[in-house]
Amino acid sequence: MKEKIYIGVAWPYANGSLHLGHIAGCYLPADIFARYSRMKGKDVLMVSGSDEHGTPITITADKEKTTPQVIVDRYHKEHIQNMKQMGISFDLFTRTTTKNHEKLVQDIFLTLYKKGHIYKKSIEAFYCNNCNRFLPDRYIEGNCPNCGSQNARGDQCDECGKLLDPQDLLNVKCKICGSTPEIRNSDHLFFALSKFEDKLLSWIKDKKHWKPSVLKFTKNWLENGLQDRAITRDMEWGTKVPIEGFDDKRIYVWFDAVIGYLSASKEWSDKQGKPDQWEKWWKDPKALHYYFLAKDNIPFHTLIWPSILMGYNDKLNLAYDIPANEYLRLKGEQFSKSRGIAIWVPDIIKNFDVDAVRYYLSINMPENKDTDWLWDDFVAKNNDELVGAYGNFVHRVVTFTQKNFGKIPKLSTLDKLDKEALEKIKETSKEISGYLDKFEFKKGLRTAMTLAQFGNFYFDQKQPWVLVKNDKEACGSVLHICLKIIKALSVFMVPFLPFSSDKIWCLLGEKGSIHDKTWDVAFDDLQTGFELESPQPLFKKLDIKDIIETEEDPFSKVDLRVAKVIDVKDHPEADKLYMLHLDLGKLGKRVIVAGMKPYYTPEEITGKSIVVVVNLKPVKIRGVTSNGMLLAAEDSKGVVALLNPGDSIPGSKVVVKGVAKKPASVLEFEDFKKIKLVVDEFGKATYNKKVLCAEKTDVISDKPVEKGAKIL
RNA sequence: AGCGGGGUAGGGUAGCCAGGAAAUCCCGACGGGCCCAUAACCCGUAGACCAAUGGUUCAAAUCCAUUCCCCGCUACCA
Repeated sequence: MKEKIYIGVAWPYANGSLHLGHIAGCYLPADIFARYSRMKGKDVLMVSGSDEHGTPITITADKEKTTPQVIVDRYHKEHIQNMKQMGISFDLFTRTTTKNHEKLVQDIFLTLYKKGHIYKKSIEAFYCNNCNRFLPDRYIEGNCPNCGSQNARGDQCDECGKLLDPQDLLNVKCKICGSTPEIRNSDHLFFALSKFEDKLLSWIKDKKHWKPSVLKFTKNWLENGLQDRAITRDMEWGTKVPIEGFDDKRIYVWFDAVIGYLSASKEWSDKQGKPDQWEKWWKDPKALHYYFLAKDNIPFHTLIWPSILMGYNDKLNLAYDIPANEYLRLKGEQFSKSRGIAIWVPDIIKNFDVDAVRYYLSINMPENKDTDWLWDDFVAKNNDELVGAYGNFVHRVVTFTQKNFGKIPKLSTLDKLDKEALEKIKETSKEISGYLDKFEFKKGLRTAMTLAQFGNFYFDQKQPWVLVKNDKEACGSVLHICLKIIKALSVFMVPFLPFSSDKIWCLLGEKGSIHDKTWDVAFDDLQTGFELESPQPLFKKLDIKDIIETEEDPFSKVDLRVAKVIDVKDHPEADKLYMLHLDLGKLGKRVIVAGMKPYYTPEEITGKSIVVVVNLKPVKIRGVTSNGMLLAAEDSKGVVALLNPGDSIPGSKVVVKGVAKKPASVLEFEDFKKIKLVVDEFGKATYNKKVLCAEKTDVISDKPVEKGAKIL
């Protein structure tokens, strides 16, 4: 019987589009491994689906004045399409809002409850009278009881990484309105994670093959001790709690989502018309389970999900390996849905060949550390490696053969280099297998590319364009060997570049789809005598100029104005902040918050003219809304100086010569940060060496600061 | 400011956990060759005091300490 391999891939949240960070972080590595494993004759079951419950989705729905269902339908549909387009070969990509999933979640929930792994406890939950609701974890902040950090969220402390329950937090505030929520009693259900510590420890013991980062992370958690976690929430969107008295509560999203790994397997079985089929993957101890996810997801897969499974049914298989990846960053900034910094899958698919994208993501995969998506590097690797080395080898060989022979010529006597070439194919196969077995995808792809380079070398050494004139048989033999290399390459590239591999397969006159074949067809004989067609190049060159959108000067988006300080008050909730009341002339009066207290007294500031960013997105700082930001310079010695626009009229513009003004209606702080302003040697404020001009005078620093002092 | 991840040839990387003679690979640059191929391909050359300083050691890119810089997250940054 075929070896069974189960591949679970982290469930994308149905609250936004997929970006390349998702693809590079888990879907592509999972797919590479799945395609490879299938070709190695394994019986692969790879599942995932949209994670559709949880508070953020209800918030999006509120914002759009629609229902959560509408939101998740939209993104689930998009996810399915994107996965297909990216060639991620799921056996099933489902969702957490199916009946099947609900049934299993409730069954697991009830079973754990009956076994005593879930227990009821009345807890004091935070209720915000102002917002009129129980506050979800992420909308509470306070001090971490473990490390004392002030920035702990309700569910996790980002400082020490500890998982928290909201009621553990000290000095709590509602993150939505900033008011102090009141404590109300509420019954909730808890999962007894702490009871699984010993079992987890012994389970982890033989996991020496795990990536060091995954193992270390997991061990750290276990050493700190696991805490029972509340797994119900006060909300209406989610899986219903199958226990009396919890009608107004729902099962917490993380508990619900991981169960998808099992429910999806069952759904797949049902769809095969063999409802027990899933057991072959889940109950046969020889079936190995792999989970692909990014680093933020590790504890859920190494601790929580295994505990649920252990508690539910100890016959079910636990993870064999969890090769978690790091992050892919865009120009050094992490891909992030919430901040809108991303390359979205729907966009990239429109503009580029999927295999080109897969090539760059694979060769640049964040296996052991964060890597960057760099557009010019993408273009370079596409043009010089994918097109230049691999694509060109295929193209030059097939074109040459087609022109001179019309069909695949036969092999004749072999010399030393010929034998070396045939041997090289076998070596490459072994080497790639060795890497892919260890999830070293970058090295695997690099090895395949080395074979393409060898092919070019071989072709060049043999000079078939000379041979064709004086020894046609020898020439045919050389081409035959080149085509064998190409055939092998098409197989070795399947995990990485599935679309082009299939094209080559077709090109060589092979029957059926390469995706139904096994790895060893790489060594099979060619269809000698097959009539070749004149091929189209496999990959296209890219031009960086087509990609880089003519970016506007970031300075043009900012709206800088002269403001007169009318009044300065201490911020009621902060030590270092002032609230400045400003006169902006025609633009009226407004209040901004500024951290000037350590540097200026209220008397010093009152009456001054300063420079203010007026179109910055308003933000609450310690509960007070700031409608803008003043500009001040700070040098390397920590001297801070306001900017002085002379005696210009309040509300008048501050500009730089040569930069047209197209202020954004609302400027994101991210965009503002891109504008690098410094003080020059004359104490003048400059942008790109151009002086900032107020109505009558240049803008200068209010007191002496070093040359090069940064303005923020 | 706190926490995390980094700093290796022009760019991107491997090696670092388990220290050892000439530091990996890809691209680019330069020189040459070839002319079959998407101005592609092949061969060769140059290019790194492995961020800095100090320490441990017979021996350090690799271990320890301190500093500087970059990136990310977080924040009484705005």
